[in-house]
Amino acid sequence: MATFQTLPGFREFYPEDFARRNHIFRRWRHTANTFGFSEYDAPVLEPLELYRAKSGEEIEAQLFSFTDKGGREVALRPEMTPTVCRLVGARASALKRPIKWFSIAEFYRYERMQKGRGRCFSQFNADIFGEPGPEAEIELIALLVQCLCAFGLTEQDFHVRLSDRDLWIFYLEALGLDEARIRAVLVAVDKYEKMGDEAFKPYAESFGPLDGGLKAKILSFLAIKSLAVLEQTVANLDGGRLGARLGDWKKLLGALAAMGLARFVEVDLGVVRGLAYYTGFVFEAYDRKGELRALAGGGRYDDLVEKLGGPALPAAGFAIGDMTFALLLEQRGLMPDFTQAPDVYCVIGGEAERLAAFGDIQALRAAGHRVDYPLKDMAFGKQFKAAAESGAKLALIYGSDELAKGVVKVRDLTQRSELEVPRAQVLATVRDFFSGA
RNA sequence: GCGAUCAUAGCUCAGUCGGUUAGAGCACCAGAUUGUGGAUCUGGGGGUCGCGGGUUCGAGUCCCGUUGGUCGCCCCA
Repeated sequence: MATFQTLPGFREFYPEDFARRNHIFRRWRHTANTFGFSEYDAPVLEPLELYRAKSGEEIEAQLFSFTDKGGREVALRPEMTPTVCRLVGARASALKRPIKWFSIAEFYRYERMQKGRGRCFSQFNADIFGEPGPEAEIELIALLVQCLCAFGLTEQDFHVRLSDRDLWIFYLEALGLDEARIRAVLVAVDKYEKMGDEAFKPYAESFGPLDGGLKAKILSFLAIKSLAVLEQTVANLDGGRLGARLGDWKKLLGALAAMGLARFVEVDLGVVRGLAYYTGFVFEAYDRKGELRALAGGGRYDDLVEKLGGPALPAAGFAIGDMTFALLLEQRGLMPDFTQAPDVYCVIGGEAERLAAFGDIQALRAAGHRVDYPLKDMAFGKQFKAAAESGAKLALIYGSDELAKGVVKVRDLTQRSELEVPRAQVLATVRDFFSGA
């Protein structure tokens, strides 16, 4: 057993693992680019205060934080949102609108590990700044769906549950609740799916038992799963704000339907996301079977940029975590096998032949072909075995017979056929082979 | 922070009632094999049985502790 172990909850990426992670990152990045989002990155280490300001003192227990040699309190970033708010806030007036940004980065949280959760993980983050209307959510939810579909997942595999904190607040106000009670009810709603009636206990402790009729209304609102029922429910209440808000819902759902994405999106007011900073639409992506933790989550946070010292700037965004996502891909058999094969494997007779081969190897590699060869002299039989095992399509044979004739033998390892080509034409022959000529 | 469970080779695991020098398959390396294929055969390297203590003539095996993995609770930005 090695003396030194990986720190608890951290991950190592051996080449097979790294290939899988690269595959995921590559497709996320490509998808974000097709949606016109620009990639950014920022420091892994940030002032601890940035997270205190966003989430409060209690957050510190969940952070990898310490005091640096300059006496600064710092923390490894546990999320991207505060950072991107700072970046955008600092240059808000100079950035061309709409501001559509994404990042793929690693984060650290000091937590106990579970399935789909570790102390270090990666997230794809996408955010839109400066757009107050549902047009931002349209882009974000479409991007979220495509980021999952890009791997072959379908509406059989996942869904996006869409809810709205504004709607909840307007509705609860219409029912006559004050701000403190509304906050407590939202906490209960957030936990209701998991805990059932128990979820209302903290509310009862602060404000006394919730009136029976009121509770019934809240529970039926929570259970709403369609726009039609939603419209029906709020029809007779507080016409102004609720009505206008429903207009935003229609615009959002209409746009997603026009994109052909309606089958992925479900109205589900049971989702409110506990985070206090969300201000409007909120959404979460889950696997259909409900076996895994959330694949992605996001929503609108119109007050956060200003709260962190920037200008007032509306914003919305979401993040996809890599751990649960990779679990889902593997469960569905959608994680490809990544064996990295060279295009060309060189079979080399001896020292003199090796020097000749080196010239071609260098030229082929410079031309973009993946070329490998045995580092040390080996029997021909072994080299052919190695060539076959490597997965290369072509073998180039540099033997004494060939060199005497000024040729190289080119063997098609798939067809098991070979031909001799003059040494000067090796590069052209390989190029033509791989260009399909 | 709490609970359950597990820990023997790089991986998957066996290891009898506590008894001699801890095994197998896969993987890796080499040979058979000095010019043609993923095979086969032979051999090899690789272990502080997670770590520490205890019981015992004797511990991979039993007991206590500890570290770590996995899963769940709290939390989940």
